[in-house]
Amino acid sequence: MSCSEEYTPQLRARGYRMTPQRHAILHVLCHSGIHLSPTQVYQQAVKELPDITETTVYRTLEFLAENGLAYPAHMGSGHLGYQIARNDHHHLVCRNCGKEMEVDHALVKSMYQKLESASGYKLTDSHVTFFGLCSNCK
Amino acid sequence: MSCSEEYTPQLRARGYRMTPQRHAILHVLCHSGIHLSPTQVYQQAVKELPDITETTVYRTLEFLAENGLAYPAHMGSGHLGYQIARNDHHHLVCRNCGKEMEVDHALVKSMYQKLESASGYKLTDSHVTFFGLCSNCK
DNA sequence: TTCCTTATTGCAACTTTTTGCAATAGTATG
DNA sequence: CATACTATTGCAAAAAGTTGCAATAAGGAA
Repeated sequence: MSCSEEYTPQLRARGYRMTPQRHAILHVLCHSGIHLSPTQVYQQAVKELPDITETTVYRTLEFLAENGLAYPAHMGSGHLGYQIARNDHHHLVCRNCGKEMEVDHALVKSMYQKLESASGYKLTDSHVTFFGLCSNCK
Repeated sequence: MSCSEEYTPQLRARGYRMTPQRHAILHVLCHSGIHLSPTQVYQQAVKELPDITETTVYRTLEFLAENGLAYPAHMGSGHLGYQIARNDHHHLVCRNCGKEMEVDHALVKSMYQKLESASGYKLTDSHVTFFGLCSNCK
């Protein structure tokens, strides 16, 4: 259940600490497959840990993203949502109805390689949001 | 020079209006190839049109994006920047130094087709930001 | 030109996100 | 167990972005 436990060693290994706040936030992310906005995370987390602040939620989400424990993803509005990091995948979201689906990284991999050789960049983020129209809306 | 003039008919054709505010904002975008944040746009635009407000800048940028006259793009922070819409291209930005380069849509096109047939979605946005490490930083 | 319709703007209040700094609390060491 | 080091948090204030609504003004019609 408490899937956040498994992250403790990952943090410790890098010199970071597992705190009640990080625990609560990881817990929230783990138990919600989908992307959550910082405000949504806060609203969930505050139930477990009444003293947590919005500031901490913002900072922790950014921290988790930097350390690869959470994926940040662009939501329609241009704001960021966060999701626990599991398998490499991307998102397709419908501009019309908002319907979201995951796409395996395998589909995108060859294009990444093409981009890398054309540009000289090394592509690090395998969690991109593409926008379009879903089968119902198009 | 006044490249914003050419957009008047595009707006009119859709029942929208060309106003001094839109004129100023388009002017700012035209004369800056790169992405600008709403605040940057405001700071430029206010020089030409001292009465313009931040509210209007935010709303206008969103309006221009919806109507295809400007491309919104995710900047490193996750915030949106805007750029005048010209050729279809994508962006590669370096997570380390922030260096940005444009990538022609042609490189991405076949992957778009693959995604479309795999998902049933029709991909509408041809202005995606990919993150990685540039040749110097990697 | 004048009038009319309604797209657009500005204002003000509000929500969301960020930042600096002092206080707190994990973790390691003696 | 006590101490020191510093990662992390909370607070308060600032900055950035959003929303509702009344006032304004662009463009078409008379």
